[in-house]
Amino acid sequence: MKPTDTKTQILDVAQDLIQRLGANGMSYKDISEAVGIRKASVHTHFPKKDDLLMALLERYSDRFRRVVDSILATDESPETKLRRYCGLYEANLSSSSQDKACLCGMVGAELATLNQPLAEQVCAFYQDNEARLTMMLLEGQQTGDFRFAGEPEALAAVVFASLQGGLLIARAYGGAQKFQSEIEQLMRLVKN
Amino acid sequence: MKPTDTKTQILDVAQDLIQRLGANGMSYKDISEAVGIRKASVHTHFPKKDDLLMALLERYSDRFRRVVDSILATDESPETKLRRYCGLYEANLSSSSQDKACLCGMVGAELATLNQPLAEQVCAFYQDNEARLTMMLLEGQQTGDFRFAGEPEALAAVVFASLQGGLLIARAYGGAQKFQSEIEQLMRLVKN
DNA sequence: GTCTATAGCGCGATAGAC
DNA sequence: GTCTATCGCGCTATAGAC
Repeated sequence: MKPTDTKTQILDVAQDLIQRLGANGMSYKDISEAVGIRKASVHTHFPKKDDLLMALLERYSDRFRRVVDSILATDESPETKLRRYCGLYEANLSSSSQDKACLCGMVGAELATLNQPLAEQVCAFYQDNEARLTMMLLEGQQTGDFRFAGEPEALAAVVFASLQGGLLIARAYGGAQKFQSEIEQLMRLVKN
Repeated sequence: MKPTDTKTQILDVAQDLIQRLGANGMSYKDISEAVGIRKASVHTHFPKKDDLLMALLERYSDRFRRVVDSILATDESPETKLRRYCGLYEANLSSSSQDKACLCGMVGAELATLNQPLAEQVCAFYQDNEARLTMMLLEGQQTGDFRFAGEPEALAAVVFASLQGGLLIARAYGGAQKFQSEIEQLMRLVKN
């Protein structure tokens, strides 16, 4: 296990804070204390808060896209793929993660307080994920594993909104258990 | 049209700001400028920010509950009732509302930065609305207007999460049009 | 109930020593 | 790359005149 460099530690801590408190609820002070360095040192790595946010959103989107694509590339059943996709969100509610939302779901709520490049990143994440969900649903429809009313794109939008909204709501009450039952219900809807 | 008193103006302006920017993205300065009085005068009506937030959440929850109950009390079809419920959220995206989220959806994202009584209010709003959605779905199931897999409670949670999440996402891209097509997809899912 | 004025704090950000 | 020190600003909140 090689030691994590400071820049990565900052990103890790900042992401955790934003997923729990929001970008407007997190400060350089919070980061510095969690990492164990001084505020000024955080500015060395990310001069402006917008620099930090952009780096975070890019890292998060890239990682997420890679994981999702690896799920899509397997030869597992459409249902298993969809379940594994949903599991990416569910992981944020596990006991060790302390009720986090999706980074882009959280920042999306604060969208009107962000500059344009950041807003575009969030927007791209949404479109990206809806497109990949559409592919999953379409594949399942073609194999006959899924059967549902309406177009795959429209259902993908509903599923994506359910996952993002469900995470935010499950943090308030119900937790991981409620979120899991929501995923089960989504699976029922997709299989008709 | 009798003139609105200052306290009500403050609540109206603050609610609008929070639905667009979040509770952490709004300040007493923003309110005072929008109302046309000084910051100190806002503190006269709501000494602490938590006082203002609590008053806002209570007013919002009460109004919302009243409207929903009036929808439930009509003798319209289950589908019409559900559509009118969804319309309450859709109204936030109309051209005159400038892309607002649900007040409780927005504040729910910032839940971890709030004190406990406020968090409980948000939580109660969620439970309240899921319960009423459950009633709508159950009624439709009994009349035969709705046909869906799973329990009404589980589907209600999915519908509620879709609406809350869908609002946040539609603000980022797609707008009212995308949200409307999401509602249509929800209706298809509910009718089987 | 509104105002001016200000306290007190935390924020993002920068300068400059080591 | 980290530190100390500090700047300037915006925030919540309060005191006291009108």
